[in-house]
Amino acid sequence: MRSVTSAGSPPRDRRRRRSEILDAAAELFAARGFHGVSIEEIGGAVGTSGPALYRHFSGKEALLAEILLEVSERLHTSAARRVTEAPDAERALESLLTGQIEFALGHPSLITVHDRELGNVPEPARRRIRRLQRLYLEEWVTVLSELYPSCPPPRLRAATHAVFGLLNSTPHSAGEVPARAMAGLLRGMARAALAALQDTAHSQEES
Amino acid sequence: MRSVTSAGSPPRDRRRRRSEILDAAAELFAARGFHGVSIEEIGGAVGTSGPALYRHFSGKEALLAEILLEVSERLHTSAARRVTEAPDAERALESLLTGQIEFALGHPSLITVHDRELGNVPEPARRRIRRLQRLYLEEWVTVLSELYPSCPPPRLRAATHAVFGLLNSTPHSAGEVPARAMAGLLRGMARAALAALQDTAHSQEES
DNA sequence: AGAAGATGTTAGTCATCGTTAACACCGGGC
DNA sequence: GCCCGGTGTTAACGATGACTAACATCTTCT
Repeated sequence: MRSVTSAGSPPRDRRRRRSEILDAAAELFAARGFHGVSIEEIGGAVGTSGPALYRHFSGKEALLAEILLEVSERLHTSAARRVTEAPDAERALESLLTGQIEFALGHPSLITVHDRELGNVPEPARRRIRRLQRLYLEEWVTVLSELYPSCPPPRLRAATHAVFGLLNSTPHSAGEVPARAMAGLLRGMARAALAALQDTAHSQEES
Repeated sequence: MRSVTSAGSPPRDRRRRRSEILDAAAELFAARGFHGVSIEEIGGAVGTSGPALYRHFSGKEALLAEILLEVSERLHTSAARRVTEAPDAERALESLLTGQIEFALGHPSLITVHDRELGNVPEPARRRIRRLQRLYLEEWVTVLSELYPSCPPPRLRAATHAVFGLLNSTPHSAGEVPARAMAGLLRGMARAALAALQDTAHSQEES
């Protein structure tokens, strides 16, 4: 029987342990890839040894799936909130940038895992993650299509991916520049890159 | 005994087979990661089965090492040539952008492998690859520091990584936009992002 | 106190994989 | 015509790793 919560969420200790495991796993996956990390190592990273993890997760793939689901959910709901709360498209874009930059600077290994390891997630969860990623992208595209109405959506999607690539470069330039300065740099570059959508909107032909 | 070339390079058939294998391996590594691909699969991708690859490479890690070495060498020598041949820094940057964009659009899987799998390369080759990557980066930083002399080098390095992230987003937005338009889009965004280095050079404090 | 459940341990299993061994074919130079 | 280097085959081996089983411990509720 449940003790204090009659039918609610599991006790706090269990939740903490779970997220501790997830954090350690994410770090290791980011460093050496999903298949490059063993269950034994993940266990070791949280002080237990190997198969203890099966008390908390059904398997290695479930670990990865939960990491990616959590990340893409968090990104999407945060973006949706930011967009609806912003008074106009300009401010919405500013807020989206802030959110993505904070996340990229604060959790570089989650960023890394997020766009590297989707291929290793088994099929039921894969679709949900893909969907959330698409929704996140569409938040950006919606805002951008309001700011740059002359730009066709496929172009906006490609541009958004490019901005993600720019912002998510943080794992590569780790510690070259203090975090606050890095945030300002990334924001400035991203804004400028997006502003270029206006000028180049029709220049599809080059020599 | 060698037949036609007394001491030169190996016969053309052998070279072709080698690069055929390397191409297939790169494609597979990009799709599922180094540890996610078996020797048997790589063999299957080139019509042979499994251990035949050992006639051409000393092992799986050697495959990866050669892929990364080739890519980083190609990027670096191409960049060095472009910089020395350019009449001024402005033109040099333009040429560097062209080279990186061509490569990112033409070989997305090599781009993917290049910045994901360095950690799986064994130590002797790893250092050489790192060195080439650093040299490639420094070509950019040298040019940029001439164009933006007020910007400190660490900031330029971070900005360059950001531009790489932007340009290397091609694997994510595959086929959303025709290649020529994509090239123009990426060039415009990258140029604008770099131009922002002038304005934001001193704005390190934000609310 | 004692039963129950949660959480950990170690030992074992089964599959997969990188690598090697032993053998077959094949084409060109004596 | 025969040998030989190059290239492929299949079979085996050894290691690793995900996962399960069986057992221990500790907390907690009655």
